[in-house]
Amino acid sequence: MRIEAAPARDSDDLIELLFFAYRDFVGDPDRILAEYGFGRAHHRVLHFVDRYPGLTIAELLDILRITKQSLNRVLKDLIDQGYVEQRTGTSDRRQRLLFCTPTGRSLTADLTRVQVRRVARAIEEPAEAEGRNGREARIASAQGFLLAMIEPGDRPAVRRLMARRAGMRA
Amino acid sequence: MRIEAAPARDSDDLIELLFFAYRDFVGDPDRILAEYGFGRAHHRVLHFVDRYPGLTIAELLDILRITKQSLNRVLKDLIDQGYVEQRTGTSDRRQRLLFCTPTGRSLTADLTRVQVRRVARAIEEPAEAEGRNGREARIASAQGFLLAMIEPGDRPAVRRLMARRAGMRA
DNA sequence: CCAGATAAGTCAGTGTTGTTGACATATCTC
DNA sequence: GAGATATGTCAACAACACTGACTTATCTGG
Repeated sequence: MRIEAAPARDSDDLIELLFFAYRDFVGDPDRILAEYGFGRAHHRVLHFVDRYPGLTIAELLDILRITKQSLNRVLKDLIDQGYVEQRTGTSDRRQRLLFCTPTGRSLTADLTRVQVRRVARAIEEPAEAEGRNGREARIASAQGFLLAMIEPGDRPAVRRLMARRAGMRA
Repeated sequence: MRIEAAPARDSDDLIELLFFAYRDFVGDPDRILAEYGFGRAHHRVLHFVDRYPGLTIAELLDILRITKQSLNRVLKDLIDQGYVEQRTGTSDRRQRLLFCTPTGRSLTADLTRVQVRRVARAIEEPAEAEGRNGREARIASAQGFLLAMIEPGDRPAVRRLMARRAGMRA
């Protein structure tokens, strides 16, 4: 696969592979979403609300990096059709805490399933040029690379967010 | 021995990290593109035409997975504004071979620069949990993971495409 | 307690990028 | 020369992002 050790060259290849990987990665759930009349924007909301129940609007906006108006359009769809519900915040009653309904969790599970399948396969595969590293090492590598791709200033927020899950279902 | 629970969890994290990584990965060039009145679609065309000079319309459509009409809109912008040029195919005169003009190469280089910076940094960083693997191993890991994320049936096409570069500039 | 900040919702308009469907033209292949 | 193929184009439409302006409810500090 790799021909030369020029850093820019390796990065070029990674840039291109990231494009192809992401293209196929979002392609899977797209087919399911189409059956429901939803799009990728709906998927992203479902994913984060499902994974981090009680997320506020502001937090979701910060994660997705879209405007309030853009979020509201898809969020409204999901709420009106019973996939997501809002509860008034307890400590701050201005906040709207977001939760998936059972229907929403079920749809999200379907979407997650196809993506997990692809990712799990990518981890499980031999990966030819990869020497004697084990499965665990491959997971750590992939996570390390992707995390390092995130804007350094944003990494603490991502870590903090993902750490929430540790405390969840004990 | 259920091979279900734990891997799904790791995959879940990878799915989320891929979202964040891609979000920031495309965010860099977006800022530059905005100065030219271009969008991501223009970037993708520039990238592939720059990297694989002489690409045909059909090949580009297959890479980008969009319709001819979608491609044409952005391609027309790039041609009209002198970033890309078309030459009639030599063996098959129906084909239009695409090439970047010097201006196009220059813009693409600017776009590539910011993405290379991010990727190179991601490779260069310590990556804490990653044990004693070297830089070379991290590159191989990342490439292996991303390639394995691509739809298996499409991998040969991707390999074939990327192999073109090997023969290019010596 | 009230003034100002903050969280969220909404209306209206716009732009990019994707889609379908229909059709035109040039060129190749048999 | 007939039919397939590569490309280009017109028109309509949808998803999803944006800006800007404004409202409502609620919190917080002086």
